[in-house]
Amino acid sequence: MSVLTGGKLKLIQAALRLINQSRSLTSLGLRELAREAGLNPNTFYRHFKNLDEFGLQVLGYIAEDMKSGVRELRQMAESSEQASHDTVTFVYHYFLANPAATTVAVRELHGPSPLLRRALESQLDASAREMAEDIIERQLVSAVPQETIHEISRMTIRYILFRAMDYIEKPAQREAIQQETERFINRQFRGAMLDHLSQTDVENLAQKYA
Amino acid sequence: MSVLTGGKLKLIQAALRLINQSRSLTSLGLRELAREAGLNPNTFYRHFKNLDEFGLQVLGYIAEDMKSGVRELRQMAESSEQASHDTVTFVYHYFLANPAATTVAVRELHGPSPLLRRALESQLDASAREMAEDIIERQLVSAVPQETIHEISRMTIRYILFRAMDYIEKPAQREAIQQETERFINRQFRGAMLDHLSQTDVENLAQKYA
DNA sequence: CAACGGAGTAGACAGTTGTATACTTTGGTT
DNA sequence: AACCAAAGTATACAACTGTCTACTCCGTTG
Repeated sequence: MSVLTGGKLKLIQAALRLINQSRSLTSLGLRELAREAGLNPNTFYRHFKNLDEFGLQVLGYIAEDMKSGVRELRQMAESSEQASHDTVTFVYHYFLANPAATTVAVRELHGPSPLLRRALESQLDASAREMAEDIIERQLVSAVPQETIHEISRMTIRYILFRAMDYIEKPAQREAIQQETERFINRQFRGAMLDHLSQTDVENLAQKYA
Repeated sequence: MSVLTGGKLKLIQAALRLINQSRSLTSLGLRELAREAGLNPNTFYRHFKNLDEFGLQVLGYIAEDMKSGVRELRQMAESSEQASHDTVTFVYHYFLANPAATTVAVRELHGPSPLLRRALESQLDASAREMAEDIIERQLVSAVPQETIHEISRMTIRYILFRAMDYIEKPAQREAIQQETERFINRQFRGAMLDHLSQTDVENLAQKYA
């Protein structure tokens, strides 16, 4: 990505500011943007062809920022449960520190613009792939096939994003949301370990260890 | 809910039609609505005080429709896996048959209007509660505490809604999405049966039955 | 039959939007 | 110092928006 000149950056940051005040990226107007950025409306055209292109660039800006955050996530962890706890803690803190970016992602993932949707989807899948490869590499849940780890990673990423809005908006529930998310992940992996058993097998098992 | 007179119904249906063509409820304009409904813009004011109230009424209309659909869901099922399969099949078919309602729900659940968000949340929680009580009543997964069943139900409802958009839009992936959702549910419940075990216990178990 | 109120219409208002054209300012290169 | 492209500005336009007031129509009730 090229260096952002003053006006371009100002416009993108104005968008993030407006989105934070409960707006959606696709609903932002060109003049509104320029007003918030303290620029002349037509300056917009110097940097972007239209609002669609603008949306994509905002997404790119966010993605780059998020990438650099996720890099720090490659820490050591003794066990898979430890890893899930650390990862969940980190990710939610990242969301909390970047509410606007998070809001954009959640809103536009199912928003009206197919263009932005596709872009976001592929970014989420990339994150999920990274997460899965990390889990596989560190052999955190060796009892589960790799394809299943990928699937659970995809589900988890989406679930966390889903909960991120509540996490940001409801401070009193943050701890509860985090613990709930950890249970979600652990149950998925534990359940996956039993994928090859029949239902009656699992029931017997549950009774035996009750 | 009172009987809908001609114009009111026309406006609500116009909204659903517009939303189906990739729009969001909160972004609809009063004149746009009236145009689509074939009415004079001012007729809107005969039925609604403003656009916020309109949104709420659309939500109510959808909720009522959805309720009557979910009622049919109370069928017999031999096992929990059977039940999850039946439920998932039914719910996705319902979404497919009501794409506009589904789109509204997904978009506004994280949309810019706090009012609509709260309303939708409580509707989803009501559905989750119903699902959980059904599972408990029919003793489908007796090895899991009731509170956990409620938690998993809430997660499942949200997850399904999350996937509903893809289900609607990508016919080729429908079977895959449905199977993936079933795996999601079964893993949650199976994993929850092992909630009280330590991680090493689970690992030993997995090795023993590998 | 008359009166009434709900439903729908007509026209007008100020304000906003995206866009086009034409202009000025700025910073860097030769 | 001269030049040039990039960045930013000014003005104007048609189209659209939400809302107001004033009107007509029509079925119900008295």
